Amino acid sequence: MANTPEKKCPVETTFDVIGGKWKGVILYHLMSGTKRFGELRKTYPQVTHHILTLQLRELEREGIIARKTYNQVPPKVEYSLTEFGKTLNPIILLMKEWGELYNERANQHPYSSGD
Amino acid sequence: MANTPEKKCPVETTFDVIGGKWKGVILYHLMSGTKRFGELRKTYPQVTHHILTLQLRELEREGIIARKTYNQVPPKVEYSLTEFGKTLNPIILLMKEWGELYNERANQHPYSSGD
DNA sequence: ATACTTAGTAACAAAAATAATACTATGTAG
DNA sequence: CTACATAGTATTATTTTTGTTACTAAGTAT
Repeated sequence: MANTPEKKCPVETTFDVIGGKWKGVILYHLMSGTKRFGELRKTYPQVTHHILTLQLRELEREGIIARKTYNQVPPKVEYSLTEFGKTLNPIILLMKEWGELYNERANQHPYSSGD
Repeated sequence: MANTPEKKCPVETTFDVIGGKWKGVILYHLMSGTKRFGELRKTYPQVTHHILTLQLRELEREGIIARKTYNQVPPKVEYSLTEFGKTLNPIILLMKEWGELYNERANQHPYSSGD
C-alpha cells in the first residue's frame, strides 16, 4: 500500500489505519497517557488478551503507538502514542463527541432514523 | 445498539456507524452535494453495485443519508446527507487531512511502516 | 518443586463484512 | 418483440476480522 498511496481516497486510508474494532477506544485511552498492557485489558475486559495484542501490534506497525518493554519478570510492557499518533487526537476527540451526540439522538428518537 | 447506548464508548459508537469499508468515502463524496446512485458507482468503480447499495442502506438506516426516488423509468435515485449526517462533516474532513498526512509520511519513510 | 505473575504466541473456530453472479422491474428506442 | 437503461434484490461464495483456547517464558513467593 505504501507504493500506491495516491490512488486511494485519503479518507479511506485513515479508516484503514484506525478502523479496527478496538483501535478507536485504544487510542482514546492512550490519549490520557502511557498505559500498561494489563491496564488496557482491565479497561476493556471484553477485549481478549489475544485480540488486544493484535490491535496493538497493528497500531505499532503503523507508527501510531510505541511499545516499550521493561526487562523484568513478570513482564512489563507499556504502550503510548507516538508523536505521529498524537496527530490523531483531534479525530478521536471529535468521534467521541459525535458518538455522544448519536447516543442522545438515539435516546430521543428510538423508533425513527430519518431526518 | 440503540437499546444499550450508554454502555459502550462513544468512540466505538461512531465507528459502528461510519466504519464500513466504503462509508467514509461515500460520506466524503456526499459532502459536496446530492448524488445519484450511478454517480457514486462511477466515482468508485471498485465498489460493486450490490455493496454500494448495502452501504447506502446502512447509512440511511442510521439517519445519516436520505434516499429520494423519482418515479420514472429508468429509475432515478438520489442520495444526500441529512442534517444529522452533516454533523459528521468535520470528522470526515479531518480524516481526509490525516490520510493525506499519512500518505506524505509513507512516501518519506517507505520502509518504516508498511502494508 | 510448584504455583503465580504478565505478556506473548500458535492453532483453530466463528462471525461478520465484502464480493460475485444472476435475476427483477419497466418505460423508451430500434 | 428485443435490447437498453437504472436501481434494486436474492443467493451464494470468499475474504477478513474477531474470538477462543491452550501453550510458553522466567523470576518470585510459598
